[in-house]
Amino acid sequence: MVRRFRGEGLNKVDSKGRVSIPALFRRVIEVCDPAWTEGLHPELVIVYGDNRKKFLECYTIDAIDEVDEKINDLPRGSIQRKMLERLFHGQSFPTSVDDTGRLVIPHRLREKIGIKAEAYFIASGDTFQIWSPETFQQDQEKTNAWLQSLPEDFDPLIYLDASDRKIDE
Amino acid sequence: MVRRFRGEGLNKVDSKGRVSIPALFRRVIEVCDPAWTEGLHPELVIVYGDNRKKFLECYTIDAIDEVDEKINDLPRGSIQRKMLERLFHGQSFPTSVDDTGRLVIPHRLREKIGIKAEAYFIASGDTFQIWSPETFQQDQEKTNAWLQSLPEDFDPLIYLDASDRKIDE
DNA sequence: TAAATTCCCATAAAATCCCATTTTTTTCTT
DNA sequence: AAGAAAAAAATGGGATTTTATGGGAATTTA
Repeated sequence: MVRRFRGEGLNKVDSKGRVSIPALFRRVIEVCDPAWTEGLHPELVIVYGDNRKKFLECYTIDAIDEVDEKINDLPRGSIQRKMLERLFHGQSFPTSVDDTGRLVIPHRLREKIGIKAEAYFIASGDTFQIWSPETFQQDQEKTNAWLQSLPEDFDPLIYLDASDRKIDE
Repeated sequence: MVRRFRGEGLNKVDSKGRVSIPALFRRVIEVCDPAWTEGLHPELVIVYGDNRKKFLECYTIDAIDEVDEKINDLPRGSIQRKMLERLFHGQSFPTSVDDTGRLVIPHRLREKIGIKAEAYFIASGDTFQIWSPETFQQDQEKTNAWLQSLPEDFDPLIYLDASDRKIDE
């Protein structure tokens, strides 16, 4: 019974890099931190190392623990393991939600994804993403263009059924 | 419930070889030293003997104890045991974090991995590595090139699911 | 005794904490 | 259903603490 993120939001980033996390997201972050209890600051992990991605990916403790476990199952010394360790253990930033519901995004990470005065949040299953609003807008236009290219009556839900054809699980 | 390292950092190395350990790493070093308590200097072990590696690998006391135990389980006189003893008992350097959060990297070790004015730290599970920034950069470019060679939307996490198909466990 | 190492203190920058105000959302009342 | 009251969320600013870093004195080592 994994709580998942849902929704989106646009909040201001102040000069110290502080930004409010959408309240709905906070509830999920809290529930998915095994150590959290009323009054504590729920923790989360920001992963930023994949240079192809123009956003920060935020993992709950439960979600990142699951990733860590799987990395541990990979053979020591394999290139895959090395790469994933770099990405998830090295190029990541553990942090927590303060008592006003905010997060501090370090200067370096703001630079990386081009965040200035505002940050755009969007849910993505068991993680959520933080974008510069402008960058997201551009990305969204690509998605729109793609949707336009489909037949008038095409239903994207059709893709869901494709998952039935997976051989395992 | 072993605390693990997460994150990365770039700090200055002064003429005495002193360098600050990223604060987040210090918390882990402290917790993983059974003898440590507020006010003491937490200990750790730097392993440097593997000449194929261009970085120093830093173990917490808990982590090195675990390695030692495993070495102890190997048959006395075996070549494997001899090799591991050389590496982890001989070619390693026990040290501690001073009260300003710094570590002294001996001249010889700085030479070995090419550290001059700055040292780059990166987490790697239950150890962390210290690199010369330039050397790491070169290594990282290989990883980046590899990532770039993948399809636009390829998710490295796909490798994690590969572990589901392992025959054992 | 010269060089290296350790200890001690100082400071600027960055991160964190604390509190106050504004804005938005929800609830209550008529 | 409208408006008032209450609660929750978002935001702003100052004070405090932590970090990173530099330098000198004392101590040890070769």
